[in-house]
Amino acid sequence: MHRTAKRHMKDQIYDIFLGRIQRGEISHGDRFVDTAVAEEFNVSRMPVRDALMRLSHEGYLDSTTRGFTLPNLSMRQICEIFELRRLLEPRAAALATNQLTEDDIASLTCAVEQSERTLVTGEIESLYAASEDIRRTWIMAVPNIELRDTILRYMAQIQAVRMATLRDATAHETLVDLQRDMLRAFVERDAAKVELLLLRYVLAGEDSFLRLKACEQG
Amino acid sequence: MHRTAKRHMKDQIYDIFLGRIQRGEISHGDRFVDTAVAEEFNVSRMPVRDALMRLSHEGYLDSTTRGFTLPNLSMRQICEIFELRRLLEPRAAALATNQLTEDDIASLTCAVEQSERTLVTGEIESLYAASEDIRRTWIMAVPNIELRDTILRYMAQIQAVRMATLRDATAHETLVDLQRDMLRAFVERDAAKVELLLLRYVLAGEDSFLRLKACEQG
DNA sequence: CTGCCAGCTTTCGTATACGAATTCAATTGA
DNA sequence: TCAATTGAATTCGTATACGAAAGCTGGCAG
Repeated sequence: MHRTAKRHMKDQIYDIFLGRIQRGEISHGDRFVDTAVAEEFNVSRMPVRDALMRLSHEGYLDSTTRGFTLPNLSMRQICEIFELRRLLEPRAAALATNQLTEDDIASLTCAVEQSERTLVTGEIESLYAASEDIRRTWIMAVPNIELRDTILRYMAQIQAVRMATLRDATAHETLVDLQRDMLRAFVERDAAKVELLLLRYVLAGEDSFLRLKACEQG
Repeated sequence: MHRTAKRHMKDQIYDIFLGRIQRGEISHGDRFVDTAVAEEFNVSRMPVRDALMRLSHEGYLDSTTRGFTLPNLSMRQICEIFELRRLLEPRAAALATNQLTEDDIASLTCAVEQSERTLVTGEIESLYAASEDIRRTWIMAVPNIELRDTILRYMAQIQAVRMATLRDATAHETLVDLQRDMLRAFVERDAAKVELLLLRYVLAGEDSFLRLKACEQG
């Protein structure tokens, strides 16, 4: 019997939607209504309601008077989350450095190669997928679970932002360079170098975001 | 159905229980069952269930097969939260430094004086209250809301730990000294000094906790 | 006397129903 | 023609009910 079949419906639905959100499979404008989702899963409103309300309390969804949607982050919130990232991610990645398995290193290597290829092809979708792979790999290796969960909590929310910043052609090469350096630091188990590179990575993302925002308005 | 206020029952119940938890009015061993609480509030199980489940998902309560109780944090979790505190609180307090109003400074001064008096009287309850006042004052002045909420999220969970560490007589004087220095740094709007002192404050708490733990086991 | 099994109680998860609030739309009046 | 108002539809919050799972208890066998 499947593991998922044994667990409660509300938890299954929660996991399914969280996965969809984290993988960016949900676009702005999508609206979830408990009754509709319930019909899709052949259950009543209640487990769906539990799952969606939980997701909205955790910030993954926005509970409006007419269904649940992706939250629209304000400029202010995005900047605040960048500050959180600067504080947490360098240290978290440093902690993860010594926990990475050989499989993890292989995944990272593969992802970085995929990332490098986008310098030629220009496929932003591929760059995004590779970046997500890299990030997911080291985050899952962070031994401090509280820290890891804290990071995961806000990452889903700024998914759209990160997707957008990857379209910043100015930073494309810098980004891939940083990823390559990070891989090398991970391989060498050089936690201090990883910490520094992660900080520069977050700062680069913030730069791209601010530049993008300036373009939009200017 | 009663309509004691405009807001929804589940949110009212959530707020009431969160307040009780944060003020430390709930002791280990207390058990909450939705039907019992529902009777107390003259509502059905559902709003109570929503509130208690939300609190448990946020880590304030532990959902067992026999009601909701205060969570028993493992040694590992406590240490992980101390690491989070080291990463976030120094910077958060530094950011708050320039946001403190005159009223805030007055509150801090009053609280530090109360703290100092406990050096003579030895009233740990009073020391705890004063420390909470100090902490609440500067946390509420943190301008980065995401950062503030992240800190608040784990603080309620380690309430019991902090209460316990304040009973560490060895560190009593050190603690009050640090609070006095922090107050001075706040008054002088010296964010760098605040940052350093907060780090030392968290480290002192961690030391006390580890010493306490060693005593218990040794 | 002790350990195990059955059924009994408690508690939870889910289903269904209904009223309230909010939004949408259509009709009416200026 | 356009705006306002009213009715309909949608969606949420809460109430109630029922079945299932997890402890607890008491009796029975060894």
